[in-house]
Amino acid sequence: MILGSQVEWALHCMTALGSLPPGSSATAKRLAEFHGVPKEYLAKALQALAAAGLVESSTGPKGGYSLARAPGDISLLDVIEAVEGRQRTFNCAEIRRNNPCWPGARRLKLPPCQIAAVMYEADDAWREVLRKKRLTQILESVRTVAPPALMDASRDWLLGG
Amino acid sequence: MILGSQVEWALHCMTALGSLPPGSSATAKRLAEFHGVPKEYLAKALQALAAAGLVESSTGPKGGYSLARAPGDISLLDVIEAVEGRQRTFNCAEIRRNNPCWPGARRLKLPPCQIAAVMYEADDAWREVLRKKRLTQILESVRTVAPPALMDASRDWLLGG
DNA sequence: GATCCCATACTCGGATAGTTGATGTCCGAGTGAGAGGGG
DNA sequence: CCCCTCTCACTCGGACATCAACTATCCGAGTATGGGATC
Repeated sequence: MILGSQVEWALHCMTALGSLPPGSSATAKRLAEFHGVPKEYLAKALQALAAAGLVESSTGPKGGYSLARAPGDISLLDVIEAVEGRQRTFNCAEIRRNNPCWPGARRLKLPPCQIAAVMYEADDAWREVLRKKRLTQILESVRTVAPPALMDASRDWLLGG
Repeated sequence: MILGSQVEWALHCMTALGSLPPGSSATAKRLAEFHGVPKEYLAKALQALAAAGLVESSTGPKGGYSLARAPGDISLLDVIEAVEGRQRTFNCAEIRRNNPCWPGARRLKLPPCQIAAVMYEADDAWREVLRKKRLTQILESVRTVAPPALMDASRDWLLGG
């Protein structure tokens, strides 16, 4: 069970977009070259982010992607779910109903599966951490570890330098 | 990112094995039919559990699988890691090093990636829940929701009835 | 009746195909920008 | 000098190959059992 590369790319792109001046945008091509990933495939992740209402896209020259909401209103879980989907990390197939000692269990209403319950609990813990982390926090912590000169240079490069 | 069916099967098999009388064992064939899953494929999960030292296998007639440790010494994380591997759910590819504004970043030593740090934090929360849950707790909660008659019948069926 | 031996059937274990989803690439529709001509 | 129009290049969006991992299946090596023959 490993998250796809698209999740990592999407998170880095959201961070990059959050570092841009308000009102400006960066193209998929720029974002792809900036991160060293295939442009057309990254576009798929950006489309997913746009479909989820996290970024806005504008076409034509000087077009590109920009954040659709304030960084404080975007959680990491929003980004991940936009790319990977909203289903749980554990899918209970209810195999306990196949118990041969229990004919008719397929149709009965049963108490919740205790194994699935624990897996859901772990899944919720994972989601809770990501739900509480907002893009603002990422932007702040990045600013504390990255040299300001690099931040400025990257911002200008993304805008079309 | 979804856990494979093998994880579910392994967890149910561990629960079944934990319900057996000490010293007894159940064969892969029985476990597969009991859960309604393909026998040969379930065997792969059982082999992984054996390789991780969670179950012991004995060959020949009257052979089969049995728990290698006390249920109190087995956490759900042990079972999941035995089947799915021990790598994290998030793999940081360090794409920040591809930043064109930062030549030579590939070889420099950098402060930790803040995005990866959050993902690791969420991963740790997920693992922590599963690490604290022991097989004993599953067995107890199953006993509280399943009819005792069904438990006895299932145990006898698994042993070879 | 007890002991030793052997054939047997059952077990696990690793090696082998098939299928779904993730990954990577391509081309077309749409659009805003900017140049050029006219008023 | 200002405004309108048209062309164009650039953008996103969806459709098309490629690859790996999960899923599913098969057959062979090894072994404890149980019966039978022997002492």
